[in-house]
Amino acid sequence: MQVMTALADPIRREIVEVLLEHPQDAGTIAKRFPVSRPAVSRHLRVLRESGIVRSETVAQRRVYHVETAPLEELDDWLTRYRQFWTGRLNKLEQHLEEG
Amino acid sequence: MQVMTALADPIRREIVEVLLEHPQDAGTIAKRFPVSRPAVSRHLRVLRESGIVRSETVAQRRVYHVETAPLEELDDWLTRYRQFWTGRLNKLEQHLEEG
DNA sequence: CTTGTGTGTAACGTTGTGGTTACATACAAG
DNA sequence: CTTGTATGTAACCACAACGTTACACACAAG
Repeated sequence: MQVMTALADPIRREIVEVLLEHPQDAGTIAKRFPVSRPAVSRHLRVLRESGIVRSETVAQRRVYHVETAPLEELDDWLTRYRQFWTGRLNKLEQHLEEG
Repeated sequence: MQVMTALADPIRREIVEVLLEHPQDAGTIAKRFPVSRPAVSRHLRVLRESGIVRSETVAQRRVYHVETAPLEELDDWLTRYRQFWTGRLNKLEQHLEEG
């Protein structure tokens, strides 16, 4: 479950959150964070290698977007144990009704 | 989200899986893994400090069990973005019906 | 062509993480 | 008491992780 390792870092989690809103290029992403652009570039690499994000090259820009399959994998891991905690099912039911 | 960091390690994930089946003491847990007992002891400490597990002392033994609240927190993080991937709702519906 | 922009990689240093062995502590049992 | 068992902690080492600066490369634009 490489997804967990990738999402362990708070910056990478934020990047994913940002990209879920809408895809954007590496430079735009980098500006949001208080670390250097190369640092962000490497975070993107980690996310890329774990399959969480993918990039489309347009001119010089690399536009990143989230690939949801790995997130589903994480979700599945949790699903295996959801039965062990109470209240969860109600919450999910609620979520289903809202959605 | 300290839970992610704690669950990033594969051994710690396995420990959680094992403890979800049923609580058991540190020694029994340690025997399952190919690392030294003190190593497992430190993994348990990390899980303890992140709130994922808790231990009850009985005689010399420390019986560990899973505290599901932190797992719910992780689940909530995913819930915020579940809308972004398709098919998920159906899966959850199925899970609800089964449970 | 030459220049500017966007992006990734290399090299390097520091800190964090996980493993091991040796040791300290707590309780049970003889 | 003294001994054995269960467990956590300390000290130490090796390696991975993350940050920075310097550099290389690709494409757009003049």
